[in-house]
Amino acid sequence: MSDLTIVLVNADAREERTVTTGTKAWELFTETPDVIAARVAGALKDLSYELAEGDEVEGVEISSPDGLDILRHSTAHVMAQAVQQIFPEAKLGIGPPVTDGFYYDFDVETPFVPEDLVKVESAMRKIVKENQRFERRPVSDHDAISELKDEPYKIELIGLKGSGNAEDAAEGANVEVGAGELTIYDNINRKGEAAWGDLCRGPHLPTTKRIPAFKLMRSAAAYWRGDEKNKQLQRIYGTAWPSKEELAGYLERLEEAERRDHRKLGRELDLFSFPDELGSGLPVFHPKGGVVKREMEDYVRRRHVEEGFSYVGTPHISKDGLFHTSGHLPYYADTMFPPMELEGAKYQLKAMSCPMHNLIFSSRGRSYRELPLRLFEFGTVYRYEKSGVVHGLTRVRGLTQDDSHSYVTPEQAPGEIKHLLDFVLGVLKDFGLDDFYLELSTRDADNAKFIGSDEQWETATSILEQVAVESGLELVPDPGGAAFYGPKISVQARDAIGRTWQMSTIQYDFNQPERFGLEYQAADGTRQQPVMIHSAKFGSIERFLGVLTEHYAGAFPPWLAPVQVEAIPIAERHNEYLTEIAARMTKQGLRVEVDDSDDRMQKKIRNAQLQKVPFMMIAGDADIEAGAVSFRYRDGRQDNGVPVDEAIQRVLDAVAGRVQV
RNA sequence: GCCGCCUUAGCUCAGUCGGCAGAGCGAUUCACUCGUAAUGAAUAGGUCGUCGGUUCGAUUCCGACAGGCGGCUCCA
Repeated sequence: MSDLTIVLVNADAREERTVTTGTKAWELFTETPDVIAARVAGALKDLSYELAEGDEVEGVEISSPDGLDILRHSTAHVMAQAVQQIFPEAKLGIGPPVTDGFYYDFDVETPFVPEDLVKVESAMRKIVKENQRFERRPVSDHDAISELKDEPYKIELIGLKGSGNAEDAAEGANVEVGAGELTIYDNINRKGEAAWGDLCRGPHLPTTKRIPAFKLMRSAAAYWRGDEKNKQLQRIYGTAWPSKEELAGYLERLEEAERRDHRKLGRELDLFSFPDELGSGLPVFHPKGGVVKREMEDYVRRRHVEEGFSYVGTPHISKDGLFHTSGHLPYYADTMFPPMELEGAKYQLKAMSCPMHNLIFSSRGRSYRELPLRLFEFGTVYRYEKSGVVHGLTRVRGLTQDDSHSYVTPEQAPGEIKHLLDFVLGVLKDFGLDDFYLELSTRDADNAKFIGSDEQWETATSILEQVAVESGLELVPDPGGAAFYGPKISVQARDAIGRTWQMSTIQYDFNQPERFGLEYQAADGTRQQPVMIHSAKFGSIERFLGVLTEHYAGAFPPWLAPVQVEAIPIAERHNEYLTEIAARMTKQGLRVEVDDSDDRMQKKIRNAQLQKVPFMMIAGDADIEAGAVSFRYRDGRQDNGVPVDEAIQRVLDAVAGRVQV
């Protein structure tokens, strides 16, 4: 038997090894049980891969990003095997790994019910326990088609691969067929028989027993190949982790997200509600939510003015011609509320404010000396969101945008975009969001919805890109994500538990100025077309409030808190003392309540705690004697015997500094 | 919009295998006045989402609609 020379690559070392011909990759990693696959010359391989002369081999640990994908994809296979055991008529769709888990789509007569998931999960545990081996087997397209004759979806994918479209076929399709030769993975049971097999590019875990922890999460319908014209398949989502502890940690994170759900907190903290009488997606803000909303509005209005914007106002409704001029109607007719016919004209609820701002621009002749001309308003817009997508405050049918538009000369555009980006980042930071990245949404040249010339798009995109790069923030491309009239930068913010939300956007628009015939007179007396830059700091105020609620888990910093100070007397005889202090605080603009109910003080503390009030201001005999109050904070911290003047100042400072306490 | 599930008191939820419903919290009233997360008692509160069907009888079974939840598609 001859020898081979291979190179074992580690994170920090390269080690040459001599092995005999026929050595499998797993033999290199017998000392490292966390290695579940190998990377050979950059390509992921099963541990059963037979080494070849000159191979550079690196172990892939189960906890690495690739390792997790392999774990989750292998678990998806086990799930599909279990499903077909229980529902032999189920046809296989696609089963890729996704963030934190995996799914597999099935075509079944009757949708899965929760009890089915319990059955599938227990069948999976049996398969895992049985330690079935994942065995790779290359097949020709022809053989695969005949072997998979009962799997119409797999055959469709093979056909797409033949036409070179496999990668685009659907999200996750590449895990099935990949680009090169087809392979089938057989699950070999204890008796050495193939218990199940699936078309798959691999690689996989060596055996099912290497799945340390998994759980099925939910089932739902999903369109085949992500296209709503296609049939819906039944999708089962699951999660899989390298250890039971990590699975528990994941489930704990889900629970934490549930505790922060703004819909739940909105009810508990009496911030807002969605009365059925109004219709889906139409929120009302209660007094406490109204405080937060108004603080946000006051803040961002003041900031806009400081940044050179003029506050304007426009109606909620307009004749439809305006939206034809802007170009919105042809694209968004089905998401605008249908028109009302009055006096021979069709009126539409507005779904965006920009066309109306254009009318303000063109209301009189404009000079280059006026540019940049910056208009801003809180524009309440109405969008007929499809019933299945309405979601709390984050997806509503009536929303208020802090809509602003900068009209600039083409030369001013880069500077204005930079100005706007600095502005929005400053706004987000003031709201306690300080972990960002940017996304650059560009057009898809093949999609006819994008209007304007190639050259215009190129100019606009490169200006945005340049500013984004100069910001030094991480920049993620989002091809095809642009608005129909121009590319955009969006700021993605990570919240307190690491979730990302699309917040502010900046869009470069060369189309609307042209469609509206906007012009200004340049220094040389010629008439020129301005560039319009759309920017939204909050985007939607409603949505931003929802995101903030989740970010802070309802425990708003004092400047936003509906009630900043809850005064709690130890006994009834202390009411008057606190009422006087509260009056002084109110006079200085603070939001203070005195809990003069006949609850016991312990109960009052509990109530204030549940309402997440930042300052509990407590006073009893000892405090009164010292001319002081005692603070209790939301985390249980106490600060006793604070002199009254200092106490008031302390709250004022926290509010003014927009700090969290 | 599509698929599935759900809708009982202000909130969270029991319950009725078809015979006009219950708890805790909350609210109101009374008593208690207490030093850092729930004092006690009493009272009020529901045409069981809406409309239709089956039935002697429907909150319960069936259907439609509305609203919600989880996904998919969509998101200017």
